[in-house]
Amino acid sequence: MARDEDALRTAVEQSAAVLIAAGFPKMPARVLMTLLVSDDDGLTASELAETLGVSAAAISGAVRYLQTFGAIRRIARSGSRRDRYELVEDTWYTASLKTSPMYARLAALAENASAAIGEPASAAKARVDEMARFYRFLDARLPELMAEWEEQRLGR
Amino acid sequence: MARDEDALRTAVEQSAAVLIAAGFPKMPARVLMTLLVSDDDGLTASELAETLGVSAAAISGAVRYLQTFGAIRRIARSGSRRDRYELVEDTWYTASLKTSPMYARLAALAENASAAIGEPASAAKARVDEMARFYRFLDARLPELMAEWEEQRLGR
DNA sequence: CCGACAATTCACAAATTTGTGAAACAAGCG
DNA sequence: CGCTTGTTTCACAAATTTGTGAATTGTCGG
Repeated sequence: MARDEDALRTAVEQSAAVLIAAGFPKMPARVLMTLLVSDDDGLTASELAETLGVSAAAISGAVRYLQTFGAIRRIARSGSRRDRYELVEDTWYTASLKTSPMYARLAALAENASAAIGEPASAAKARVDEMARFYRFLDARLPELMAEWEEQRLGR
Repeated sequence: MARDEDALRTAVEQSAAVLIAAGFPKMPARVLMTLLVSDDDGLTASELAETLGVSAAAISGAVRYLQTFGAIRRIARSGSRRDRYELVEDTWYTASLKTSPMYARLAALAENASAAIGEPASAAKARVDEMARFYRFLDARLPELMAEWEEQRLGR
């Protein structure tokens, strides 16, 4: 049973489109999905460029972006400048939920806002307080959820 | 204890900035945060325009966007064309996690990709399968998490 | 009905993002 | 060492997104 490259390209582009719609930058999304379905040992920058039909410069920018949050890793292959890039385990998808300084930050900002409102009985304060509680909740529960995933992943 | 409007504006803009960084469109984010800290009964389009220092057209676009996923609601006030907009309970922040056709979609695409790879022993297939499992996991667990939040929210 | 004003729409402009090509840089290999 | 080739950087161009002003639509109050 051979690889159906056409179907793969389609799946890659569609998956990338979903990520992009969710706010993920375009080229990094395409690179990520391409690496996901790539054969072992990752791909070189030029292979990525050719597969995606874009310039080497675009690849350079995308891999830099992806490396900054540890989604991919550069593998220096002995005796060649053709470094290969490969996905770092499951980091890329868990990172979006695991690494969430965002939630703590929103909670803190909401708490500031609550204090600035003063007026204890106001509906505004109630709303803001609830937002704060919600993000505190996420900040606490998401790491737990990811731990649960990790457990399920390993025990397979 | 009066409202500290300056501190509120700061918190509003900073919170909006966090949402924007997460891929949320700019003006909707600002409108959302402004409504969050607003006094009761919501705000009119022109109040929003004035507070944010933007045109009526920009507000029109932003509220349309926000209404499409039920984050805000338009309240027709009797005997006036000055409709007011207000937040719909906690919808806006839960929606991002609750309404997640995105996760099911990514899972399905990954499953397609897995089939297209064929080759049962390949690392590529293992990676793609794991991605599929991960998004299936989220698709199942996030609604549960949101239910837990709802419970906690009400029992307060 | 008509006058007034709120809200939406539309075409365009401003701003931002994104990718390119060329040049600079780096590292293996003769 | 210096040639060759892969990668990065940079200035610029293309494309997309975002907001504006003017015109349009709708509706409340007289």
